[in-house]
Amino acid sequence: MKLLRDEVEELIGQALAKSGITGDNWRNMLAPSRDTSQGDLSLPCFPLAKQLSKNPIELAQTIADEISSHPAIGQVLAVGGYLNIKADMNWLAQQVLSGKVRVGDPFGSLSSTGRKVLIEHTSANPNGPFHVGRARNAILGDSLVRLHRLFGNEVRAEYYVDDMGKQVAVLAWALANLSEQQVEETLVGRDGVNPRWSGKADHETVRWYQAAQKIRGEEDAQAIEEEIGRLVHASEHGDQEVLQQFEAAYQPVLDGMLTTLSRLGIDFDTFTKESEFVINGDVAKLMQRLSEMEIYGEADNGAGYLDLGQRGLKGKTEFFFRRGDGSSLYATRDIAYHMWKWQQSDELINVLGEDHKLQGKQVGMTLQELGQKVPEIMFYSFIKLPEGKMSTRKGNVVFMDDLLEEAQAQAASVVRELRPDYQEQQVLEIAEAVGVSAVRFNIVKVSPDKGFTFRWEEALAFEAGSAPFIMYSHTRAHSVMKRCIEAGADIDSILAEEIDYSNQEMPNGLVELLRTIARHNDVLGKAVNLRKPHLFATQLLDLANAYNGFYRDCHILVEGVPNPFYLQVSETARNLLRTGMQGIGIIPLEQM
RNA sequence: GGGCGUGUAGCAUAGCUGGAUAAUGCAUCGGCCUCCUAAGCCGAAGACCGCGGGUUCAAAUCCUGCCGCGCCCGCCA
Repeated sequence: MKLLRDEVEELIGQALAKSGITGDNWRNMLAPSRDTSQGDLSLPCFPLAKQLSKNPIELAQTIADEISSHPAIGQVLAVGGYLNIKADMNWLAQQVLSGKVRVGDPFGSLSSTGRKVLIEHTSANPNGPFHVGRARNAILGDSLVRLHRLFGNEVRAEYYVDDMGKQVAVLAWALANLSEQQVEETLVGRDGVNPRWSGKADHETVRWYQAAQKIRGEEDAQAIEEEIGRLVHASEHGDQEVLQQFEAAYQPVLDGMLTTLSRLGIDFDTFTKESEFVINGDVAKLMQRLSEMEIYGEADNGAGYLDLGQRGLKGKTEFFFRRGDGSSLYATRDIAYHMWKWQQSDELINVLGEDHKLQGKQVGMTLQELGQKVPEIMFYSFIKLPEGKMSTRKGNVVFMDDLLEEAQAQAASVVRELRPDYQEQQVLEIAEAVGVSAVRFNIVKVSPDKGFTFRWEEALAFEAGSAPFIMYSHTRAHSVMKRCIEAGADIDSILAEEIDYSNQEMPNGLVELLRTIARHNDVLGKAVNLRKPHLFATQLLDLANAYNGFYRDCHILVEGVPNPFYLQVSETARNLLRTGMQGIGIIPLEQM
């Protein structure tokens, strides 16, 4: 709890100095208490006692006695070698209500921290609809974007469009050479396009891609392979005509994919095409520089690599950046892209699947060789299905479009049951918000480096521990405020009212809510700086839970008259809930 | 085979820059709607924190060895 820490750290330092403690090491040991019944901040005195050859239990007591009274401190206790400091709740309430807890803006583009951050995420190959696995990138990435903005950083969200190379070439070839009939014949026996998505280009066009992949795997595909190879080669040498053909093939697919993301509330500030760096010559210049390095090596056919083993890379040490025919590789272009990105922003973050770990290492080390900074990377593990790995090829996938439909339908049936008086239009709007929020939250709440098994029943569970639980607390807060207005209260003047904190009842639910609010921005900072959005998801769950406890213990509106203190607390919590929810893509409803 | 990651109640997870009685949800069992929306609240039960060693006053957390799972080890993207 930084609020309290800032207030009492010097006091503790003075008490420690009196006891003979030198140095600052204790500052790292001063940490939030594990349990709020013990306190808000705790200092384990064991190493300090050792330094002084004293008994830790006695030392803790000595320090506790030394700490002079301070308005922020409610209680200081020495327990079994720990120094426990509890905030004074009236002081804390005063802090919380006097604007010491910053309410950020997850859509803000102006920086209050002065940090400029470029976050590249998703960047999926535009060859087919998002399945739940690919969408983890987009959901984590977009949450990180929003949280950075909420924190006060100036963020640019960027999609790197893979507009060249084999995957797009296969798609372009298929569209140029296969008729609809051929595609259907090739894919006979497989599920067709869900009629719900007919006309959506990512769902339609992916069949051409799938058919081409199948045909390529068959025997007499030599000529086709050569033709695709020619296209790949041409694109990698910046052949404008071929690149235009590629773009015509992938753009509608990409648009379809972006429609899905947009339903999830995900959008981008900029799109940068991979081919740009081939066309403008950056890649050629880069390859020239790399081939002049002392760790440069060359294969018999002229292919170029860096021996990163000489820089400490373990495992496969040769990093190839140029083919025998002189063309660049994906990773080479990625390096050129990063050099460009470093001209755009002070901080770079990439969101990548765990399959890119080696590549990320190679790109990072090469950037270092070039005297460039290394980007931060948020790696995430894959989402699998109970039946195993997700694979478009095997038809073992859950499309995000289907999940969102299903989630909305499920939410709608819950709303209809719980709120029989709602109009159908209203039901559908609530259901859409609940569905999208639940889908996002289920992915955000899990640590990125943890594998994740997608289960329908979990994705569609709307109880405690899920997004609707948080949404529900928010609607409660909103509803209370609305009731106060309906009762004729002048909210603005109540919110501006000076509270006499010395004379307030402090039930448990209120105390816990104040503490949770006091921690809010500490957690946000941690989630942002460690790239762990799930920590903030947990905080929102805590906040919603604490709000429910407060709502239980503190009646805000009693006989038509609002309690000004409680209403101020409620409004602070509501605002933090609202912006916090938006920070991870949960939609704050006023009614549900 | 090598590299990286992961293993926590029946299930799904949090905690991992070392600190006290390991936290939350689902499922199970019990209680709460004449009172601001019960998608809620209160309570019970449930854990050799994968296994073995080590470091430490203190280990789920750090080191090490095994075991299980995932990803990577194209002149693919």
